[in-house]
Amino acid sequence: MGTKLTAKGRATRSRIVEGAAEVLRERGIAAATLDDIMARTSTSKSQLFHYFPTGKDELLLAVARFEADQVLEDQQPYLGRLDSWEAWEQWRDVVIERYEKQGDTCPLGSLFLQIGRSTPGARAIVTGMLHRWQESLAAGVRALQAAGELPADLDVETRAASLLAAVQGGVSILLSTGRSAHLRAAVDQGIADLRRAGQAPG
Amino acid sequence: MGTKLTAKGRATRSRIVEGAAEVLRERGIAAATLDDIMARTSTSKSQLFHYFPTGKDELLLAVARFEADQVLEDQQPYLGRLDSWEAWEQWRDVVIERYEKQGDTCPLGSLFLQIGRSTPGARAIVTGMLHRWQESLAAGVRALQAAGELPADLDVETRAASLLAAVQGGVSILLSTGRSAHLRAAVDQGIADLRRAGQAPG
DNA sequence: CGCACAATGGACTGATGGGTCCACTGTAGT
DNA sequence: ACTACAGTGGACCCATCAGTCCATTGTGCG
Repeated sequence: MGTKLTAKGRATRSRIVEGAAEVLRERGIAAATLDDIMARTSTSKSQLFHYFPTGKDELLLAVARFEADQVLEDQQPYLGRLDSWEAWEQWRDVVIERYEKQGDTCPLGSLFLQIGRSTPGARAIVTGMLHRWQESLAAGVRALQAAGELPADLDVETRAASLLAAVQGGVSILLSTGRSAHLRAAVDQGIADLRRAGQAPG
Repeated sequence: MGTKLTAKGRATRSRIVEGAAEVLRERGIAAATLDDIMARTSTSKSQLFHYFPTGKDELLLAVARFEADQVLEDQQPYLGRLDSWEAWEQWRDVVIERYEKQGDTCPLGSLFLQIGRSTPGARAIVTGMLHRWQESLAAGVRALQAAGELPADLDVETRAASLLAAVQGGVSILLSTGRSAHLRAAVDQGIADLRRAGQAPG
């Protein structure tokens, strides 16, 4: 990591990561080979090992980082500003659209299944992303509390956690079945129940 | 499939499937090899290809079927009789216990990620299991309606779908992080919101 | 201009692992 | 008991693919 990279080097490195991400999405983690990545990114094997000396796992880890950042970025600006019911609905739309477009490829899921529990870094990436995601949702709930839309004694963390789980579950089922009905149902129901919590205290 | 199997043959075949399931859970799908399975089940390569002529994918498919059945079986008898709030709570306990015990290994998820969209049969297995699961949940909600615990105009399918997504999401996060907090939060919240729907109509 | 080192090309290797083949043994049915 | 075929053992083959090595080209810098 401490290796010096020139401007050209940095460009090549990110070209590799982004190209690898594409290949992984298309071919799937199991089928994707270094040669596929070389072909896609117009690089040679020595370049791959120049930028990722440890080999494939290191590259996959870099791709995982890239994809994890992408997940949250794609939900902006709404995820960062959930301070009205309108914002929540718009966030909902973005999430559903994003995952419907993604279809049945799960870059992150398959990635960390491959390197998964074997390496410590992989789990940290996913955990960190989920944590930031949930924090944003929790901030949104708190914003609604501040706006008087939700009671102050609401269990914010549990709500945020179950909303996050709703999205994850919907995506998970989308990946399995190819249909987004569950994602829609889960997110809609989650927001609806949150809304109802503002009307009937409990 | 139409091949004749003697009692001995059937025994060997299921020994292979169950042993393979163990190996896949331990090693993970990516690392598990036919040799691992041979070692675990005390079989030879010719046996593997005798019972699964097409090769590895056919074996993995059989394991997927086995695991899918297991998932639903493990939730019985509660999942089949969700006609009171007590039954729902007991089902909740069983689900959480089951997945906490399973930990961060996801036999089904990884299995169909490997063969996934490539083969048509794989998706059918998961889809079928999810469908039966959701049907049981929907039946439970209807039972509560019949018992007067829930209003008759409740959208049963959406509730069932989002409950299923809640479980899936919780499990998915459990797999990623190793912590079951989200599973608990999502299922508890889901049941709590269902309960509240019985008090404040909407 | 020239040195040091980054960047690149691509042939080669070595091991892994799925799949094949044939020979041998057990067993069910007549 | 014999015969046909299921069941079993294990050596062998071969494609694939991650990883190595060295030679060559490009680039920043004093």
